Amino acid sequence: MISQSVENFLKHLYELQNGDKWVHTSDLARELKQKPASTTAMIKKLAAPELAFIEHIPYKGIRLLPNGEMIALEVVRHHRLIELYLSKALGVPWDQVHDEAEKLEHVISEDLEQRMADALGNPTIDPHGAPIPGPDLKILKLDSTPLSEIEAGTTVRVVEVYDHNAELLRYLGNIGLYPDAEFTVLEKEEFGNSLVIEINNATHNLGENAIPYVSVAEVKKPA
Amino acid sequence: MISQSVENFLKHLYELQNGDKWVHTSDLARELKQKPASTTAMIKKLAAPELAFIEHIPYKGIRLLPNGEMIALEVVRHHRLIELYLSKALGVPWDQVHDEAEKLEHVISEDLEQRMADALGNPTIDPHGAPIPGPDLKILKLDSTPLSEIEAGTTVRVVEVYDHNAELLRYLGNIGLYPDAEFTVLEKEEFGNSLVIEINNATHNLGENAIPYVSVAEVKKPA
DNA sequence: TACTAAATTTAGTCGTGTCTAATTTATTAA
DNA sequence: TTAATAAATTAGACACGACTAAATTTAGTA
Repeated sequence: MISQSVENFLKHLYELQNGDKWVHTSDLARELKQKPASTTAMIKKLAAPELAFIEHIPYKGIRLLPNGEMIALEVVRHHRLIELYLSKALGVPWDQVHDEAEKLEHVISEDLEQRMADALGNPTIDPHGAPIPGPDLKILKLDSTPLSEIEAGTTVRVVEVYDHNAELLRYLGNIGLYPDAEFTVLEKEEFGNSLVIEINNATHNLGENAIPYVSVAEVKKPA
Repeated sequence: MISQSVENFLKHLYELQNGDKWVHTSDLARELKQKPASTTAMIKKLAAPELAFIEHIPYKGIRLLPNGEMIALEVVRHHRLIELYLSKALGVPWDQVHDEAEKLEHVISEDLEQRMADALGNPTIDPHGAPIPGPDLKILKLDSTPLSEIEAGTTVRVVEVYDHNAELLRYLGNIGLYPDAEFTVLEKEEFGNSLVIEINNATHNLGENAIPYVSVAEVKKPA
């Protein structure tokens, strides 16, 4: 039986790894809200050849191995399905679904996973725009551009909002900025650390606390 | 923060206690699927005056104190709401809802509890016929009679099925014996350890593995 | 090239919850 | 009333997952 601690470790590692980047102990520790020494202890355990969940180069970093990635994807599937289910079926606001799913993801059965997926029509995107791994754990690769790279005058469609900070999500939700919504970048400041956007016929200023967490697809380029 | 182990201990104690009976260490240990020595360790912890969750008379037994009963009722509310939600909203069969709820009951937020209750119209009875404590933790006292006490010829309505054994529940469900269903006791054997009943125009034999776990209300007495 | 600062790991400790084995207490039958 | 038996508790160990403090390694700078 895989403990919740291990599931959580592998899930957060998966999310930080973002493909196959090497992940630093301290980054994962921050994500797991624990001291780096605790993370190292877990690393040693999960890198042992009997498990081979991760690969570890001491003082360099860690990376998922196939064994560990399967578990991580299973947990990510649970997490994102639950987020969508809570949002759609029970009306939980999108800034709250993450924390709730964080606890539920470790305790639902495969049968319940299946039932939620069926109830939602086997969805592939969660409330934040992130792809939901399928029952086969295959995951969709979304085509998107960081908002920071968009030129002034462009109209875009929101693809994904990465952060789980409730305050930010509440703000973005209030102005109508969530997956599939469209908006136009009116102005872009010199170093790109501030944008003026028009969304739902209102203009808003986005700063460094928001821009890095939004990815979009271009809908209409400037003339 | 109250751990899942403590929540579980208090919930199972509540269920064994059935009012205010004293509960034996070994009975609770069996329920918790652990060794009696482990149960004693937990008893000592929860009976300490700083917590005062339970009352303990060594070698006699234990009983909930108000502090512990509140927590137990909160967990029972979660458990029964979840059972009903899984059954109604996701079609989980009634022989599976218990095991699923056993894990979920410890991790849902008060907000989610509220949303499920609302979605179900603030129900007061779970899929097995057990009363669901309200948001104020008040609990309905059901008026019912053990099936074992019913005389031949009586027609009854099922009030509650106590056991969580999946095989038994599946069998009872298949013949149509679940809360609110009606049936007639056709014959009663000498020592009451076997009954012939008529339900949905079919007759079935109920034995000692089923009779003690069913409670009913009389609908029509024999002529 | 040597030194310093930051990141990482190691060593040792602790709390929680479980276990087995040994002991104590309560109950029942002689 | 006492002896046998069953139940409960105590004592001691262990796995897990966290922590702090100390030592080590790496990387960047003088």
